[in-house]
Amino acid sequence: MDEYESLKLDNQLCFPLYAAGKEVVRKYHPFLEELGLTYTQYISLMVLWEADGITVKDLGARLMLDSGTLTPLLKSLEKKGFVTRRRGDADERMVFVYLTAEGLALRERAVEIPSRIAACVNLTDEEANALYSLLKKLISGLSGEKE
Amino acid sequence: MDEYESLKLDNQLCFPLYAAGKEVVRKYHPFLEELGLTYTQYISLMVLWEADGITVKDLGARLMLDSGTLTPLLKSLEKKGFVTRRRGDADERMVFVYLTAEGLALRERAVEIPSRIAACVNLTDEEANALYSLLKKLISGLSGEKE
DNA sequence: CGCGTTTAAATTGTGTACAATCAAATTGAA
DNA sequence: TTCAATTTGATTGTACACAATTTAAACGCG
Repeated sequence: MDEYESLKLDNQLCFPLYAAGKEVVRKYHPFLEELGLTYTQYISLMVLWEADGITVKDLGARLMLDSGTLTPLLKSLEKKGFVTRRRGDADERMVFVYLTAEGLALRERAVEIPSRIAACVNLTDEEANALYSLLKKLISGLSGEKE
Repeated sequence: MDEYESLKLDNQLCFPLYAAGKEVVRKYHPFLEELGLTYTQYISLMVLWEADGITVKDLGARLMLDSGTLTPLLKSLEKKGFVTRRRGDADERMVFVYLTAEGLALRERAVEIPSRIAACVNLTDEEANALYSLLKKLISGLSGEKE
């Protein structure tokens, strides 16, 4: 009888969660390298392809990232020529992010990526759906609670 | 009909995986701060509590981390007085990691953490088990394939 | 034995993440 | 109206992650 049973790595739910998150991001690396993007830059563009002209705050809300991460990331995307940033006129606290023509064009090349990633995932459709639902529920609970 | 349907953030399995991994690690922060540990340091100690005197290579295999991450992390744990590192005598390429008395003692204080984290997870036991199994399967598939 | 290959850590460089803090703009209640 | 509180993004500092390279040691085959 082990009083530290709960501290064994194999008994943790959080470790596979942490590890799976990392491994998935790593899987994207070779595909995204062809586009000159990192994973975080890629998901930022995914949001912009759906909602061009969004503010940094709203982008951060969708990606669950703060300005400490997004500010340098968006400057990097700007330097690569994929986005531009502009302070709001009405409210100068806000910064709006816009796709450039190159940023929009990148979508054509990115459209192949989801299926190439899907080919690496050895789950059935039912399993993938179940995983998706469980993750969504977990995230909503984690971010909702006070402590 | 949207030809870019597959590129929408909400249609991705990988994004909630990435986000959940991050959020879970963040949940640990206030608890681990009391022990003066980061999450990665904590899981490293978890392995050492089970397998004291392990090599950096084996530690990396269990945590899915490489020496680029572990070397500075172990130096930090060494500076805090929780571990020592020693080159192998027989094979000087290897570095063995040992718990100090303080490192071992920290286990007593860490034993509370899993239940405190579990209290933040709004999943039933069945859901948590299902999630665990799906993540394990996903990880084994991701790390096993060539591309 | 000798030397090319492999292995284990360490190092280097880039890019997140995020807590904490800061600065400027805006808001809102007295 | 005015100023304290809030909001937004930027900045600072710390700590991962990991690809790529380097170094040194050990291995293995002729």
